[in-house]
Parts: sequence; C-alpha cells; structure tokens
Amino acid sequence: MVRTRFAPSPTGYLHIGGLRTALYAYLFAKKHGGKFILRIEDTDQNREVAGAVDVIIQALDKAGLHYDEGPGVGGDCGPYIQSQRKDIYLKYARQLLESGDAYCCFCTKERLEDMHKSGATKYDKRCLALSAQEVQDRIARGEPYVIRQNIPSVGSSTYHDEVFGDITVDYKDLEDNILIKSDGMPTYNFANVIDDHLMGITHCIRGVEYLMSTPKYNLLYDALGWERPVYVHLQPIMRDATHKLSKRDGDAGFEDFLNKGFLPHAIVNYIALLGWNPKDNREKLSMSELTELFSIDGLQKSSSIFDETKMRWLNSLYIKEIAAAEFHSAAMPFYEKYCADANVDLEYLSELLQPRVEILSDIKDKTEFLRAFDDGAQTPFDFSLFENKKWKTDAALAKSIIDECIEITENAEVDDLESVNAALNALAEKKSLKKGQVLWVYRIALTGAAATPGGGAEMVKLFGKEKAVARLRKVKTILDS
RNA sequence: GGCCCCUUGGUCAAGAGGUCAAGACAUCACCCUUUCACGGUGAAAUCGUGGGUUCGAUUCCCGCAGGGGUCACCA
Repeated sequence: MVRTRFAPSPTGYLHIGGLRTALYAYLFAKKHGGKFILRIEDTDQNREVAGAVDVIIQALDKAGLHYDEGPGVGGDCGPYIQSQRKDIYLKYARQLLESGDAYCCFCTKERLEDMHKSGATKYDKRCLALSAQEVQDRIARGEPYVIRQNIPSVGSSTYHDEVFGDITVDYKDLEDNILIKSDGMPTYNFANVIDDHLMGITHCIRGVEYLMSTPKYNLLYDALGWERPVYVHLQPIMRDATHKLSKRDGDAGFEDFLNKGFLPHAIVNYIALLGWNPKDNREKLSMSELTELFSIDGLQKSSSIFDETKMRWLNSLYIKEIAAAEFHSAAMPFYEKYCADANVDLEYLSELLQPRVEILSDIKDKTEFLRAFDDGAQTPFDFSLFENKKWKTDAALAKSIIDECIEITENAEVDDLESVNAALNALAEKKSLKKGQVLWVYRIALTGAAATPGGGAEMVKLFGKEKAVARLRKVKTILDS
C-alpha cells in the first residue's frame, strides 16, 4: 500500500511550493489507492508560531487535499506532531548509540565556531574518541551534549531518485550531523527518518534541498535495519531565473492568492502544471483528472518560474464556469470594499462581471466607473471620451442627441434590454446615424467610462431608470453650457 | 570554494539521433462586436557554448559557461 506524507514545519502560512509538494504526494497516493498523511515537523522550539498548524490544516482543506491521517483526524501512527513524539526518537537514538552508529558529542558551540573559522567544513569527530566511561561521567556531571550520527569517513553512497536518477555522494562530504539536540529534541535529519519508517511512508516526496543529505538518511535506515523509501525530489518553484518564490516577497503564500481572488482549485490546477505535465495538451484539469493522470515520469528535472499571468487565465476559466450564485457570493467581499456606495443592483452587476473578470480582485478596476462618475466634480468625466475614431463621434454629436437619449431612458422598459436597444436603433435611423454612433455616445454619457462591463442598455438596467436619467441630465447640462 | 543537480521561444512545456522543433499563457495583427471582455483566424518568437561520436545531432559523450541546491543544536 502506497503511503505518502506532507511534512511541513508550521511557519504560519502555506507556501505555494509546499502546496505543490503536498499536491504531488496527495495525487500519487490517491492514484495508487494509498494514503496521504499530514505530519507536523515542529522540532525547532525556537521557531514556534501560534496557530500555525491550523493555518496549514485549513489551507489543505481549501485546496482539496484531504489527508487520511494526521492532526485532527487521527490514525494508527500518531501522534502526528513531532514535538509530541520526543521519547520515540530518544529510544532509537539510544539504539544507534549502542550499535556505534551514533555518539555523544560535548563540543561547545564556541569550539564548533572556531573550527569553522579555521576553515573546517565539517565536524572533526573529536568526541567519537571519548571512552564510554568518560562519556558517562560527563553526562552524570550534567554537561550538555548532543547525539551525532557516525558517518564513515571513506567510501560513497549511491541511491536512486525517481526524477534525478542515480545520485552518488562521497561520505567525506557529509558531516556527522546532529540527531538529537541538547534540548533532547531530534533534528529534522533524524525525526524525518524515524517517522517516515514508523508511519509506513513508502514514497518520500520532498524538495531538492534534501537530495544531498539523503545518503545520510539511508545510512540511518540501514543501521536500524529498515527498508528505505522510494525518493522523489522536486525542484523549487521560482519567482524568476535566480530567486525562489518567497514569503518575504509576498508572492509565495497560498492564502495571499486566495485573498487576491484566485479560486482554490485554479491555483491547485496551475501549480500542478509547474514542474509536471500530463504529456498531453490538456491544461484545465479537475482534481480527479489530475489524480488519474499523475505520474512521476511527468516530473520536470529543472525548476520552473511561477507565472501569475497564466494562472489568471486558468482562473478566468474557472470563474466563468461556476454558478452565478457562487460567483456572487465570492464577489461580495469585493463589492463591500469597492462598491459600498454604488447603489446598484449587485446581482445584476455579478451577472455582467462574471464573464469579464479573471480574478475576483479585478472587480475593483471593473467597477471604477461606478465610483468615478458621482464624485461631485463639475465635469463628471472627460468629454473627449465621446470621440471615437471608428464611429466618428464627439461631444457635439452627443449634444445633438442627448435630449432623445434622455427621453428614451425615461420611457424605457429598463429590464428589457431589447426594447431599449430598439429605441436607440430607431433614434439612429431617425438621425441618419449609424447604430454604433448612437450606442457609443449613449454608453459614454451614461457611464463616463471607455470600458464598462456591458453596453448602454445593460448600464441602464444596472443603474435603474432614475439614476440613469439623472446621469444623462447632468451630462446634458454641461454639454449645453 | 568543495560536492550534487539543472539548461528547448518572454513564461509553462512536448519531443529521447533524421520533425516545417507540438501545444498553452503572454505579445502583435485581423475578424466578430455599441465599449471592454469572450470567441475566431493568423503572425512573430526557442534548442546556452565549444569540441567530439555519427551519413546526420535539440536528442549521445566530454569540456566550458550560466543558474540552482548543499555544506546549522533550521527544516
């Protein structure tokens, strides 16, 4: 049975790269009828962030990555939070101490620092030479110590990675890393191995930053007599050619994109395609399609650059297909923020906006005309907007038909778009103008904006007759003066 | 710096010795259209570099360059 895991450290937000790692682990497990597990790696007590675990849990839920075992849902291999598993690690550390695969180290941070200053790139194994008696005495004296992994000083290790192939690393390039810190907590290097084994993880899917240290973990698996998992290392998602997506630059949080008005699945769909492809040309894929198509041989060896523009495009596809009511409620927070004083039919506004926004926050710009017109200025907008080179219109033309426009609006059956347009067409005919000329002038007079989410008739319906007429009258006053 | 990894248009990418080197986003043009958007058609744009191997290299090998990763009592 395939078992994969997502093992984030709780930093207070879910990184887009982390989400993609989680997604691949999830898809791989689901594709093979296996289990997807969430484990929290919080062994660094200095980095604790309050509420951070909930942030991750909620984000995974929104993204649709439902885990089978983990905090909150339980499972047979709990607890799933490493800080609650302290004793477990200690037990195996002792076993390693006995077999000689690990040793106690009393070197102070100062000595370690001095070593590095004098050019050393790794720990010199000094404490490995300590006698059993001396170790015992110093522990008894209460001297702080750590437990280090005893890595062979010669030889090399080769292992297979599913995306990078065979990776060989010389032992001399590996340090005797710390397994148990002086506070008794394990380091990632240790906890990760113990937990992956105890939790039955069969496929270890994680970032490339662990590619080089994997031989160390393999040594641990071997020393403990455990079977190594299959490794799948993933290249990072980049902001540009030389920088990773980072929290610091504000372009890395899943929640940030949600707040910008991206739909959760659009984000998931997009990042699925960043570093993986299904070998056919489909790009808009549901979770079940992703599950069905996912395969590690579609994984990319090189890193890829995050392109928000393309994600916007994908998002627009999803926005167009959601139900009108769903769009409306998703748009609500943006109306509250940007259209609070607009006094228009918001449901109708949603109907007009849904096919025209790529992400929900586009609502701000798309509704600019609702805010700009009524700002109390003498001229409600720049009348040069009446000028249209294709239709050959200008303010003078506007002036010549503004009375009729007002009249049509006053008599309009506002909800009946066709009748309003018919009246406008009749006006064009009467004045020997082209349809477009009248319609352009009418829409501009009504909205004062070069681009609006709909034509003149739609705008009248949106504003309501009273407001539409008031606007036209205001324009007439200025046109006449 | 040592070690490990990566390198196809602006971006995501297919391609695995012989292709006019797919497709998508973005860009531009045209069409549709009362604006914007949608949609349609089309254009421009790519194999980092130098050597090999081969009848033939984007594809295989070596070097170089560029980029990334890693060398913590962080994960």
